[in-house]
Amino acid sequence: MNRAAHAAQPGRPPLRDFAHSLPMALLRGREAVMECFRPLLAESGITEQQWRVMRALGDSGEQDMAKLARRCCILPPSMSGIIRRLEQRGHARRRPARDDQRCTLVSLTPAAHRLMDEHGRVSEQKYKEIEMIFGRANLDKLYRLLAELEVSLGALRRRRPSRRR
Amino acid sequence: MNRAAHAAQPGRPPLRDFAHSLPMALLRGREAVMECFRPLLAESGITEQQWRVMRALGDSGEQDMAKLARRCCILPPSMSGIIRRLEQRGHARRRPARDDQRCTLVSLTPAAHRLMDEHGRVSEQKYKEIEMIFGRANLDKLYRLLAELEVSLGALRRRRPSRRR
DNA sequence: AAAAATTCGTTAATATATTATCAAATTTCC
DNA sequence: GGAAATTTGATAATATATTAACGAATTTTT
Repeated sequence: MNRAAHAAQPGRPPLRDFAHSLPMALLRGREAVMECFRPLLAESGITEQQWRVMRALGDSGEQDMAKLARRCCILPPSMSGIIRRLEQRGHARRRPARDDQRCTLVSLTPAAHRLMDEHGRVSEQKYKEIEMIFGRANLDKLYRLLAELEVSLGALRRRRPSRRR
Repeated sequence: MNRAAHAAQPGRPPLRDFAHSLPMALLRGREAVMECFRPLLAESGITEQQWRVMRALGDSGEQDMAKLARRCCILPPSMSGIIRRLEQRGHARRRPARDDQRCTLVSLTPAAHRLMDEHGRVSEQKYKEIEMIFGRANLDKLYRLLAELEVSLGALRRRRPSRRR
């Protein structure tokens, strides 16, 4: 019983295999990658999301909550708590923007930069292993396809009545 | 300030761009896909994980918690709650396996099958739109690369001392 | 300028993720 | 046959996800 467990209607095409669900395929791929990195994150004492936020802040410097949330694929309510905990651990600071008092600007502390230097080193080391076994060419193809997927689906979504960004 | 916000050490290669983080690229790709499906899930009144579990059960029929969790990329403690809530809504059943009293076998109810028929229809419709704009060939390439990535990383992880499965 | 609409970050409530721990059932080893 | 190690699903505690709602600041409209 490896396909549809219940009978498919004759006139209608059945639901695709679970293995060929696009969200599932992307999730499994990401899980495979994260299983490589999670031990390193645990060793550094930071969560996956905390590292994601630190990466975004390290990459582009101080930025407001909304932009940070969009770039990290984290919703504002979640980001609120993540930044609060990063702040408690002395890894982040927040201050109101002076031109728009609604905006909260977030930045990394020196301690956070030091932690990023250390964790970044072992992380890059792991990347080399991944590139070694998966192949540089495959990796480039994957990045390209994922980027194109985003563009395609972005265009798809922008057609129907929906608020963008 | 679009690359490293803080100075990179001279002797050490800097951390890669945030945009070229593999976990991030996979997450963004998946988010782009999910933004297409989330409105449909909300319309059907089911969560992403609940649908994932129903898909796995519909695909292969009754199975135990552990196998279900592995296939869905959901950890056992989360699965516990998800099945409990599916059960409360009359979409799942559980019963102990008679050969191994530790195992809990989970299966779908007729109501769940009906819901899957309905939601599967609109979901497949959305898939057609995605294939239309992203291209069948690109989709196939992406599936293949993701599968190969899983195989590669699986091999990478099986080398070091670590308990598998 | 004042009302209305919008934006930004947060809180609340519920669902899920993650790690540690645990009780019960099973298997392995002696 | 029985103690020890393992497996299975669950619970607890904390972190994050998701949707709704809310207050404050800002922008738009009138």
